[in-house]
Amino acid sequence: MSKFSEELAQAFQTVSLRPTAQRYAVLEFLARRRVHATAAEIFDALNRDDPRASRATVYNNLHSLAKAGLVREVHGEGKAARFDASLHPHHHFVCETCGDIEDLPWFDLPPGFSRSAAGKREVRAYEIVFRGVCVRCRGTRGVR
Amino acid sequence: MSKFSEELAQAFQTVSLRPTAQRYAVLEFLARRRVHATAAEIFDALNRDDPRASRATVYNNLHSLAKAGLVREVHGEGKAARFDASLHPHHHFVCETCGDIEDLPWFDLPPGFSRSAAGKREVRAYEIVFRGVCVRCRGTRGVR
DNA sequence: TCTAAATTTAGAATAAGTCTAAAGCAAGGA
DNA sequence: TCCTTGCTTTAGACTTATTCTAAATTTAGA
Ligand SMILES: [Mn+2]
Ligand SMILES: [Mn+2]
Ligand SMILES: [Zn+2]
Ligand SMILES: [Zn+2]
Repeated sequence: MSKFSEELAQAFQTVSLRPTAQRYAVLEFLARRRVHATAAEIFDALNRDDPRASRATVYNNLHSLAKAGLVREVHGEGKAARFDASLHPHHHFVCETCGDIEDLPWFDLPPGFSRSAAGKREVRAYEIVFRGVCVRCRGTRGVR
Repeated sequence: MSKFSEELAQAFQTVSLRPTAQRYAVLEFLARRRVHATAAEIFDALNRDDPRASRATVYNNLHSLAKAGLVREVHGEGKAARFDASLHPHHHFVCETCGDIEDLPWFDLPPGFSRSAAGKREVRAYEIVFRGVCVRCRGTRGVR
């Protein structure tokens, strides 16, 4: 068993989610390819060769994984939600030109910022979303 | 003409959008009630008494206003997009319990943070999204 | 091995948002 | 004022994304 699959199995263990074949496939897809895929993209990828998970199951697992904190739901430009393996914290960059979502390294808000900003609310997490033009789109001079 | 409606008219002026009755109604609704409403909620509110704007027009104007920067599209818990008048910059807090979105006062990232985080990307805007439990839901002890 | 709870599934159903084509308006030039 | 042209609005059909349903299967644990 590879180190990678051990890591996934371990992840299921610690959040006490049954490691079914379908659930494993969904998480594996997102963890291997560090993309921000839509449910439809995941469904297609998993079933390209032979049927591995139904559409409902892909959604079910994205939600159970998200609730467990192993997957994160991100909203970019389009209306379909996007998902990424959330094994390590990070911020996001959304390209307003091509719609791509990219990971940015995590950094903490200066201590005190989040507490004072949120008042009496209980902050469990935060994320900074940057918007602009990605490197690829900046290169495409003049094209809009 | 009230100071408020002058302000809206002014806003249309500066972004050179025609101040049609329907477009005005959409922006007025969001600017008066500082909510984060879905397109459906806005449509219902505008047409409660008599027909004021069609569904397509509500969407059309939300998009034209968003492109002009007068309105912002926010994604909370549900799948429907939410909109707010964006006349002043602010951050957001999303309650994971009731789904409500609340405004937080704006504060800048420490200078250098955003530039170094984003690498060669061109950052046009950023927003911090906090998640947790709102004051109202914290009060509801024990209830989940 | 047995049982109860969790999971999967195909397909129907719903919800959110977009598109179309025709009609209505508004700004600016002649 | 009268055009012309480009926005804008509209109803309703349509597409896309996501959820629901109810029956079959699988899983963990006793
Ligand atoms: Mn990510
Ligand atoms: Mn807001
Ligand atoms: Zn791009
Ligand atoms: Zn709440």
